[in-house]
Amino acid sequence: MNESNINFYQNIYDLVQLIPRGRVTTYGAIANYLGAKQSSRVVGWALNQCHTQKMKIPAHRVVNRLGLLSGKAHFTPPELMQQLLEQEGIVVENDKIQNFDKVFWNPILEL
DNA sequence: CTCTTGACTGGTT
DNA sequence: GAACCAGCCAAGA
Repeated sequence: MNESNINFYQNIYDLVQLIPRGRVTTYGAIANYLGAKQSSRVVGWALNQCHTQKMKIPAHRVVNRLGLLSGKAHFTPPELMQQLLEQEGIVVENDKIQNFDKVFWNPILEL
């Protein structure tokens, strides 16, 4: 763990919190924005550890590239992720986000 | 140190 | 569209 690693993790948490309400992004987009597009799995790992963070992380706004709620199983209860998304106006059907291209938020383009 | 696992992605079949 | 494979990297046993 060097400084860049810590910064990388911190950037992930900060960026996730910047996701606008009613929008979502992908692990790859986050990794790409942080200059590590090949490390999308690490983004997933960071979110897996996000519950250990003191800050609130809207991890439900992060899905995989297909718009699938791949991380729903890590929520308590698992249904929470979809509920939060629908609560923000995002249509989810069969664990998959509908109109994904419409709600997708690209940090590289938006920031 | 080695090996496995995983909230991933891109390409191929 | 689904299924499979290969590359990727950090953490834990």
